[in-house]
Amino acid sequence: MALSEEQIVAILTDVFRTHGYQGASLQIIAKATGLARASLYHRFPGGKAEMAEAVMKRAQAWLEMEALAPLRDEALSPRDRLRAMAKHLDAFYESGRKSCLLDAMSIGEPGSSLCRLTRGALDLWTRELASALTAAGFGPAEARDRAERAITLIQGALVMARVRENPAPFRQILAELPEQLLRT
Amino acid sequence: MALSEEQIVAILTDVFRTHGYQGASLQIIAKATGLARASLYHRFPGGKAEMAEAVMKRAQAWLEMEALAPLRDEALSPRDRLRAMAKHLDAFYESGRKSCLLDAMSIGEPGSSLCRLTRGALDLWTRELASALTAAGFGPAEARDRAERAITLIQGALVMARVRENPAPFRQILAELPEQLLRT
DNA sequence: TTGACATTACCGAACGATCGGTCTACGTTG
DNA sequence: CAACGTAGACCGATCGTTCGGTAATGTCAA
Repeated sequence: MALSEEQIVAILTDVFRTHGYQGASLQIIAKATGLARASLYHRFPGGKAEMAEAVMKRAQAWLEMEALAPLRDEALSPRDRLRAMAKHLDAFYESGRKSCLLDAMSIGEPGSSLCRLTRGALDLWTRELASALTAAGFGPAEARDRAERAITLIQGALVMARVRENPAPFRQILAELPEQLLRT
Repeated sequence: MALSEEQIVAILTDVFRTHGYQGASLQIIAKATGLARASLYHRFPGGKAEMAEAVMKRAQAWLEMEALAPLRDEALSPRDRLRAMAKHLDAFYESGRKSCLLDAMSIGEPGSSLCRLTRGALDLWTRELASALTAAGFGPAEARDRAERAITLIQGALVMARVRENPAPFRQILAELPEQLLRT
């Protein structure tokens, strides 16, 4: 076994986020992983759909356990919690050089199981961020508003970075995020 | 000739924005337009790429002559100029029910001619909006910052609306946009 | 330690379907 | 008739997927 499941799903994540679900052909995936198309069906009997599902599951797990975990860390100040989240996001998106998985996966037919997974991740993110903001002293409605707005801004920045092939604006928005969110 | 070129490109716009460039197969396009695949090649000898180009050209023309024109209307107050733009955007995106053309077109391989067109539209938009903000009294750097931020927010809201299948946040962001942009 | 037997991991070849694209002929309209 | 818009039939390529088979990798009784 040359590649572990974890390694393969990591590669799949990269392929799907750059080509989108439809654009990620098995040929591209096979070349990226170094496995033959048939071999991929050994790892993922459900085919392309199962690969995408594995990618989304892993992304959601990463989001929950890495990026959002600091938000619940009571040893950190509210500002440092947000800074920690921003740092993880910066790493995941490679400072804006990699585009958004949610975006790439959800383009195409709606109502698919993929869409449910992406929506779940987005809702989780919003909820956790809002919760961290209430802990910072904001009222529930205001906290949720700010959280939603911040995530919207991040999504937009990723689109902008991809279209313009320029990651700078994304980095800036991420850097300003903690201050912006806590500004009274 | 049952359908005019304008009508066809309008239909193509809708197909491309909902399926993305890769996901919009000629079969889907043929069904949507009511024309046989071969007939489409009579209208667009360059095939799918030319169809996409026509869509982007039309979108850019619409952006310039409809959505951005009010920004230069000296008979309007700065606030009303922004309100007019927001109104046009709301119509184009059908209050968030339709997803973003730039986003759907630019996912996939970068460096294509499509990417150049999308980037051009985005740059035009940013420039015009920033110009309107300088006319409203902001310094050039501040105006550009605000313009970029507003467009980023809109893009993000469109992604959020698509993923969550809920256009409400998009409508809200668009409604708040004029006040937000002019807030000193 | 060895031989026999599963199990696992992998891949070449081919499947039917669909992809984007072309050719040629037919109907309409001037 | 000539020009134009249309489409049925078809092309090679590629799509996602399946199948048969082959190396490795245990597993375990003899």
